[in-house]
Amino acid sequence: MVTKHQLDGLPEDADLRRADSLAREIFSDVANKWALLIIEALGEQTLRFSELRDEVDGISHKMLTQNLRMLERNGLVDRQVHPTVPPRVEYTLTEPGRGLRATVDAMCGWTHQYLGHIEDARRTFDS
Amino acid sequence: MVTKHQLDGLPEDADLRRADSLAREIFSDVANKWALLIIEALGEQTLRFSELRDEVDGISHKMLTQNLRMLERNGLVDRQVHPTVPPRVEYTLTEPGRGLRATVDAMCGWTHQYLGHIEDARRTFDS
DNA sequence: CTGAATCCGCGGGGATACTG
DNA sequence: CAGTATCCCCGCGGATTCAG
Repeated sequence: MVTKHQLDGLPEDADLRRADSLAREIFSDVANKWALLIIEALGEQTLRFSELRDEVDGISHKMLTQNLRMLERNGLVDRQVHPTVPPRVEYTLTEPGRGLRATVDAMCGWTHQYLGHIEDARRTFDS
Repeated sequence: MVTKHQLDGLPEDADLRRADSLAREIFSDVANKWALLIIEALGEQTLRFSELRDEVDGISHKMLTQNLRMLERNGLVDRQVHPTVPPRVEYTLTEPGRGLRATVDAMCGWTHQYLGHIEDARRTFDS
């Protein structure tokens, strides 16, 4: 007879695979246009919901809340609610969030660095 | 009467806005799960279509071709066709592609660095 | 102002079959 | 093996409405 452990590998292996699937999950959450644009928009400032919507252009009300919830859940943004009327809610990057922002910055830098290359490549390809 | 230039701003401004919209377009192309996973999988190696499909787990035939076309169009991957039978097609990162890869690496590093933080944040949030 | 909920259309994306 | 084309469905995501 074959035990579950023999089929699945040692516990440490199982942990590794669990970590990997978690990493993948986080990656899937974060590696999407809107999430990254929100991170980038937040930068060092703390912004209100409506300011954020103005900042990230083209984003809909729904996508903004949805992504903000996701980012909050993962502990990348801090959500500060001021119990006033009308309500005032401010979003700020947490330390992990700022860490991610650094990589997004790099990506933006990359984009601008290769704008020319890419534009040329496209023209060539499209003919 | 108002000229087009007066409405749109000076030519230099127009150029800037064009560059921005292009940058945004590129960002939207590239800032998606599959594209980034492909970039990461390619790394320094050159891989065949089928190897790539095995490497990037969960990706479908269709998504793989679709994203590869897009990456090729933007000049991020080089597509080498060997006219043999059966055909053999190899993909390699170009220099701009490797540049992007560096930032994706950073993002993966970030993911693993904060795995614990995030897992905790999720548990807290989900209760 | 922020946010949840509902409705709904369109397109992302999977499965399959077919070419070279 | 690599790539394209077709079908089809589910869910993303926009618009709108209601609540606090």
